[in-house]
Amino acid sequence: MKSREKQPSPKKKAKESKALIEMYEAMLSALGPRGWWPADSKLEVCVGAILTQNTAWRNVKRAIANLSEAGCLSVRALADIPEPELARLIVPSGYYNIKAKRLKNFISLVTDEYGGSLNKLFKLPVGDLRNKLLSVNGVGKETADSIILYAAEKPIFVVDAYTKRIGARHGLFSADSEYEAMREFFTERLPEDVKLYNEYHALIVCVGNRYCGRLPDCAACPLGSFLKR
DNA sequence: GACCAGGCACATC
DNA sequence: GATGTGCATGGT
Repeated sequence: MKSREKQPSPKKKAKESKALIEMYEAMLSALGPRGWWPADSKLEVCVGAILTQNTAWRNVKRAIANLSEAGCLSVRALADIPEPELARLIVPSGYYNIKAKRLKNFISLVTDEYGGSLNKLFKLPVGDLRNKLLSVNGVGKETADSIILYAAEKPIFVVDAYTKRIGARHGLFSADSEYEAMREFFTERLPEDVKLYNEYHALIVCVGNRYCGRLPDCAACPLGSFLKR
């Protein structure tokens, strides 16, 4: 046990749990279900998760469209395409050289250890799957968790920059919280449910995109009433 | 012309 | 362990 953070009282935790559900319902009723991940296949989710690293989604869409046109949205095709050519296709998503490497690293895992089958990889228990994904150079916590939740469809809560910003702003945790601490904040206060985790993260990103820091839109944020709880 | 966007690895201290 | 830096495009 390395819990440097002291545990909140059960009463406080219950209150936070209630707040999380209320925030969820506020976002859901304002924005509707997001229907994530915006992709046509599990592989496309994985590719998108890597390409969207520190990158606006609209740019990722262009890169994925290029891959699609080039017939490169299969494990086999991504394994076969030369790295420089792959890099050229994903130019619009930025960091194209490093991301081409990262895609190749991920594909190597799937081909070398799982016979090219994502489904085989996804059969691993969540913890093992997470460790396996994290062992790939270029796949960090957020990318791994996005793949686990949205491609493997296993219950893990995804934390990203918006989650941090919104969570800190609404007093859920401090702005310098670490990834695992934020992830646990949600998982310890919400029922373990793939559908809920899926929608929750998607709604946070949507709120972040639409309202966060954008005046006057910010005033219309469905989470406005939760400020300083 | 800054600043930002659904991160990550690596060097350095 | 904490902090700084490179990676790069396209929208605001």
